[in-house]
Amino acid sequence: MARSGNGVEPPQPPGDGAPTAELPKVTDRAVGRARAIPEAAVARLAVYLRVLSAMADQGAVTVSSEELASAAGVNSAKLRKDLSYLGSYGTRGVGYEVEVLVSEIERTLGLTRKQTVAVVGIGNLGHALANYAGFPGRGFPVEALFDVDPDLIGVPVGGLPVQHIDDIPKVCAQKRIAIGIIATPPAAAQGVCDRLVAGGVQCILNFAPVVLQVPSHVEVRKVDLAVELQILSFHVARKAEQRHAGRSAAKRAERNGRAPANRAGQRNGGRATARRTPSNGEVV
Amino acid sequence: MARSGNGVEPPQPPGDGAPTAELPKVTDRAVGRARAIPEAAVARLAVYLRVLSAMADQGAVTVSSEELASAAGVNSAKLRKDLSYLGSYGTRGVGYEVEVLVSEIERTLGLTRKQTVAVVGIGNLGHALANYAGFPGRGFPVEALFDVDPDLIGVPVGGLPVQHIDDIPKVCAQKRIAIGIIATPPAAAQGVCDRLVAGGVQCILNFAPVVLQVPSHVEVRKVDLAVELQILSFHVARKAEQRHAGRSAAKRAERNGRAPANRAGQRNGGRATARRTPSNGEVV
DNA sequence: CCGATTTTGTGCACACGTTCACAAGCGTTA
DNA sequence: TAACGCTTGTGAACGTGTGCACAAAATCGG
Repeated sequence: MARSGNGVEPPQPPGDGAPTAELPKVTDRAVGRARAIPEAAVARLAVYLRVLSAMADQGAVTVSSEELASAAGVNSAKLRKDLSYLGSYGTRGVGYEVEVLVSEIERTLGLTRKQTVAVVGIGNLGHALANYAGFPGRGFPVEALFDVDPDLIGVPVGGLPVQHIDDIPKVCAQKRIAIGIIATPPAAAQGVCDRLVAGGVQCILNFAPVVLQVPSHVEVRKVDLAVELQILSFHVARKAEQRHAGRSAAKRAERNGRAPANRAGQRNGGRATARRTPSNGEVV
Repeated sequence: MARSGNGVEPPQPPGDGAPTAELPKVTDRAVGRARAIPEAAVARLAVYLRVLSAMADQGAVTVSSEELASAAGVNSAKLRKDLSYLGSYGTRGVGYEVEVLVSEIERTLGLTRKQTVAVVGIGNLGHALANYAGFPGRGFPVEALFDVDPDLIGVPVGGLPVQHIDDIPKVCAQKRIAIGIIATPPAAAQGVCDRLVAGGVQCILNFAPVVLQVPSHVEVRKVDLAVELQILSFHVARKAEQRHAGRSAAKRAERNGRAPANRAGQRNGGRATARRTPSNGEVV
C-alpha cells in the first residue's frame, strides 16, 4: 500500500472479519482505525508459520511464546505482540495450540486460497524460479511463463511452455494471475510491469534492479542482490574501520565471542524465513 | 514441545535481554559514535548509487535532491537526510556533483575494495548466481563454489570448478572470502554456515529458509522467496476483503488511479535497487 | 553590492516499531 | 476452594525513522 506523501491515510475500513471474535479493541487514536497489522509483523508471521509447521510435523501440540520466539529468532515480547494482531488464540499459563496458530496465520496471510503466479524472464533466475514448481510448499502454483526470446517461446520449462511477453495481459487476465514475478534485465522490467498490470495482476515481486512505476493499487516488493551485497559490504567496511581505529572507546569485549548469538533476528530489514516444505530439495 | 529440561536455549551471551534477568543496560553503542548510518539509509544509498551511475553514464554533472529523489523513488527530504550522513557534499542553490556523490557513496559502502564472494549450493539458484559472473557490475567477484553432490565436484560452473563443502573453511581462509552466499536446501544451511564462519567469512547472504545461528561478529542477511510471496498474498487478501466489506469508510477515490504512484519507494522493508551494469543481460 | 532565487542541511514533531513490565487468566496442587 | 505458579496479552516507555518547514549558503541579475 502506498504510503502517501501528503499524510493522507488511505481509508482503511473497519471490517476486521475475525471469525469468532466480536469487537476488536479499537484503540484508534485517529478515526476509524480498527487494526492494521504492521508490515514488519506480517513478515515475521510468515517465519512463525514455517517454524510452527515444522513443530507440527514433529508432533508438537502446544508452544509457549518463549519457545516459538527463540526458534524464530526474535524475542518473546515481540512474538506475543505479533500474534496478538491475529486475536487472542493463546491460553494463559499454557501457551498456544500449534494447529490453531498455523491456521490463524494462514488465514491472515491469505494462504487459504491459492495465489497463482507468473514468472517473466526465463533467464538464469527465471529458470530457477520456474523449476521450483509448486513454489513454497504449496499455495503459489506457477501457471505461466513469459520471455521475449523467440527461441524460448513454446519450450516447456518445469512443465510449462514459455509464452511471449506480448501475451502477458491476455494470459494473465484469463488465468487470473495474482502475482507476477519479474526476473528480466533491468531495461525490460518496466515494460513487463506495465503488461502485468494491464493483465490485472495485483502484486509484483521484482528481481530487476529498477524502481518500478505502478498504479497505487498494485503492490510491489523488490529483491535486489546487488543491494544486499552492498549492505554487507558496508558492514565489512564498518567493522574493519572499527578494528583499525580501535582502541579508546572500542574495547568490544564481545567482539570475538563465538556464542550462537543471532540477537535481534537476522538482519534483514523486515524479512524472514519460509514455510512448510520440511524435506524438499534445493532452495529455489 | 514441553519446556522441561529441554534447555535448547543456547548460552545467550551478555549483550541483551535474557528473560527474567537483571542485565547490564549498557548503552555501549552510544560511546563516541558520532555518526552511525541507519540501516535503512544504507539500503537506500545503494539505490542512489545505481541511479547516479546511470546518470553519470548519460553525462550528467550535477543533480538536485529533487531529481535524484524522484528517480530513486523516495522523497527529497529523506534523500537529503540520507546524503547528509556522508557529510556535506552538496552545494546550496546548485545541487550535488554526480561524480562526488558516487565516490562518496562507494567509499561509505566499502566498495573501494573488492569483496570476494563464495557461493554454496550449486542447485538452480546457486547456478544462476555463479553464472552471474562478476556480479553486480563489479566489486563482488565470485571466487569459489561449493556443493556436496559428488557429481558436481570439479565441474566448472561459470568458469570456476565446484569444490566440496568440507573444503569451505580451508578455501575460504586461503582466498580470504569476505561474503558467503548460501543457496542450499534448508537442512544443510546451518552446517554450511558454520563452515563459512570457520573459514573466516564475515558476512552471509542466506537464501535458505532457516534462521541461522552465528557468532555476533558475523553479519547475516536473508532473502526469502516464500516470505516475499506470503507478504504479497497478505496484501491481496487484505484488498479483497476491503473490496467486499468495502463501502462505508472506503470510497477509494484514488484506488484505480493509474498515476505513476510509487511514492515512499518500493515496499520492501528496507531494500532497494542495484548499481551500474548499465547494459548487461539477464538479471542474475 | 544587493536582492531575488534556488537548493541544501537540519531542527523538530510525529508516526512507527520494539521492548519492558505487569496485571489478568488458566491449570494445578494442597 | 484457595493459593500458587506459569504464560499470555497489552499499556506505556523508549528508540528509530520519516516528513515538514525553514534558515543558511550559493549563484545570478541588475
